[in-house]
Amino acid sequence: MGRGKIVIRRIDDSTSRQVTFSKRRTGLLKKAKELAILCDAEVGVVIFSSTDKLYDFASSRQIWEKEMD
Amino acid sequence: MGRGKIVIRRIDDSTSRQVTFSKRRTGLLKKAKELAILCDAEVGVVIFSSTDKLYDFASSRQIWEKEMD
DNA sequence: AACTATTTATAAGA
DNA sequence: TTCTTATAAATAGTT
Repeated sequence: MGRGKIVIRRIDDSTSRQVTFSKRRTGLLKKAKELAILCDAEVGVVIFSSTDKLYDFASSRQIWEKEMD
Repeated sequence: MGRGKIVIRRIDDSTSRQVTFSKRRTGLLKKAKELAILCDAEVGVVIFSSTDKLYDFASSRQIWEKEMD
């Protein structure tokens, strides 16, 4: 979805990879939230950047907490 | 992204909700995989339908296994 | 960080 | 319910 079609393989250029990561990470988390709301589903997403920075989304903590007693 | 614009709120009609769930679930998992490949990131997604059926994606089991010893 | 041309996802419809 | 298609949305390349 852009000026040109791309092949899904690791982006070699570090700067481009970081820019794409930022854009697509935002998009993925947005879509996760939309799926949860629209379809009344439980959705969890965890993303670690290549530098191990964490980004996540959970539609409900209940997913995890229900395993505890 | 379709014939009409929609508002992000729970879809009341059960049949429509199921159809949308199927389409968007597929889309979300595809984008999770693409993000992992393009940006060399670790990505995990878990989705429970409203009937508790599980769908998931993980770019690497290492995410979880590295917590074990 | 903004902008758009273009691709991609998908809401409706068949 | 699988396939089609018009349109919304995401985003690749650019500035």
